[in-house]
Amino acid sequence: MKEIFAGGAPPAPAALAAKVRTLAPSMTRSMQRVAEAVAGDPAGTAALTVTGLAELTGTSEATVVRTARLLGYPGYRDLRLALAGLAAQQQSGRAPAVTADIAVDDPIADVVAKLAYDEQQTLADTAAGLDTVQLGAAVSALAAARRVEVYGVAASGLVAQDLVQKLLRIGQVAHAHSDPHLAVTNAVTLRAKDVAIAITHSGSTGDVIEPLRVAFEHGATTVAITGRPDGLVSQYADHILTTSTARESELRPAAMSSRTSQLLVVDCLFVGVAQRTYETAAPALAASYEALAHRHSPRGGGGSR
Amino acid sequence: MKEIFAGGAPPAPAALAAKVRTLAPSMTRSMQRVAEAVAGDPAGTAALTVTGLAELTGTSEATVVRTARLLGYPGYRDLRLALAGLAAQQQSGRAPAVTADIAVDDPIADVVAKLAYDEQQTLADTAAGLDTVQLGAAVSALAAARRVEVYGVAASGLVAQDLVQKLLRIGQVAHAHSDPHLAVTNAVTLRAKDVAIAITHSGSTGDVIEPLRVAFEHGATTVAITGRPDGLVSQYADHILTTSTARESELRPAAMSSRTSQLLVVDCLFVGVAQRTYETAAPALAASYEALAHRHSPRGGGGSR
DNA sequence: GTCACTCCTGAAAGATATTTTCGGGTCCGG
DNA sequence: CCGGACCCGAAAATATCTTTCAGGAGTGAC
Repeated sequence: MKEIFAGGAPPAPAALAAKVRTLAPSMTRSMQRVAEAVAGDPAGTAALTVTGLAELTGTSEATVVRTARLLGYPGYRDLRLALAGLAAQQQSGRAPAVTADIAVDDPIADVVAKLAYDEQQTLADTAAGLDTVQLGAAVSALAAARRVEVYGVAASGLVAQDLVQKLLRIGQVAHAHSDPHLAVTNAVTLRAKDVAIAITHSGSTGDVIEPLRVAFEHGATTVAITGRPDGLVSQYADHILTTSTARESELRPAAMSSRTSQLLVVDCLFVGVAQRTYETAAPALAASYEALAHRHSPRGGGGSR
Repeated sequence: MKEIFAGGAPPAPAALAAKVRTLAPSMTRSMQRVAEAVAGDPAGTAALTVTGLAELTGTSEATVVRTARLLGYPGYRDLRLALAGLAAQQQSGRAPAVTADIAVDDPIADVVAKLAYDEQQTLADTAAGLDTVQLGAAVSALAAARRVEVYGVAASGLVAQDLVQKLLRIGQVAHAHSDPHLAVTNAVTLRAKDVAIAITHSGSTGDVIEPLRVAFEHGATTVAITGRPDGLVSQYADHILTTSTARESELRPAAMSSRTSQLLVVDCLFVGVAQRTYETAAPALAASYEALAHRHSPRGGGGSR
């Protein structure tokens, strides 16, 4: 008894169930029991050792090994590996049922999956819908700017701060405003080489539009990052960057996906500017990194050894 | 603060590459070599025995086993099984599409595509690596909290504010701190039913750890959102939520992906809490939405038609 | 600069798991 | 009823994985 198995077949990848059925007639009773268990529950079987599977099927280790051989594997170890692969495939196969809305009684694992999926979707949409010409123009304006002012309130205010934090790290003069009064008084002082950016999902947030209008009228280059390019804010914007709008629901406020979208746009702006001003940006980034190292404790997992 | 390894995570099925990246900094040199080989070629590695992998990486069997343990598996055998599953998934599934790093002379369209892809990847990794048990525990604590304090500086400070903004909208009493002194003086007043959350990518930001420690010692429930579950911050955390770490580069600072990852975690926390407190959260959300409507101009696209 | 200390590291012993061997048992045909 | 072929599982043999232990490199303190 040497090569019994089907025509020198290589280790079957996924066609295992089929192979079991094909070979079943040529199997002995005990081997059939083993093969059946294997085909019926790959995942469960993959978790078992030879002895375990032997006990489960009421047979012996030897029989299990013989079955594995018959199925085309060098031994049980390899069958088990293939089984694990099969299980993983099946697992991932039936995944994408996450399109549903988040419900009140969703288990926490579903919430994680759905949120992650939605935000991924938002990113894809944003990237697809972003006008690279407008983006390039905005980057050019920023790279040449003497001073940058960013307006945003609530969730968009955080995005504004994020952009400012980044710009500061590459040596740009930037400031974020969430106080509309201060923003306006500041906008009055802007001039031709300056850039003002308004971030508003709705495109109609008065507290943000007003300072942008003032900046616009004082000759600054103005940029709007909004989900509504037809909104009021666009009237005062030289460049409009459109963020995507995902469906919202009671448990998933619009702020969530608009924030994700806005952040991607802001990241693109930052990287674009960093590219254009690489000569000064690179050392500045390095320096800021260096300076922050001291704020971290030297011990306790901080050092990468 | 108990187990050193990643929050007692169950064997990760597909989040292996992410886990490797997350844990890599806390690994020793030899273990990193092993982890690298494993992450780089799951299929090839799955075919090797402990001894084989040890030889391939120029280390010893002991080191291989240690690495497997660190990655959350009981031993090498189980890691190998997971690897086989991963390989099978990759085989059948999508193209990995390894994105190159962002270069200084990349056209703007490439920058957008790469950033979007990287952030999507970060989201997937985070979702896969998030310990839902820890998350559930944190949600429970938050839902029952009398008062919530969130600590974070720099980029993490914005995430902290984002969480607070959300919690406020569903009627929770929450506050964000970026001033370490104020944070500490505030932490002193926390008591048993209160929750303190520290957000730090490095896990070793003193300005954030200190208030968390104080809160911990005063009996508050403490949560750490960090990319380094082995970091100092974990010593004072009742619940540890691990964010994922993407490879960074000169033009793509770590802050970018860690922020994305942190925001996903924060969103999950928020939705979880909103679910648990639906009775009060839903009307509060509706009310805040209503109240904000007046801040938008009635004309010019403000109304949703 | 030196010393003490911690922690990494691999060799080898020890424990498990897998494969092989071997003999009893069963079934069938004569 | 008897002989032969072939299943089958217990146990030995082997391979693989895990644990222990001591040497050694790197690090911080003095």
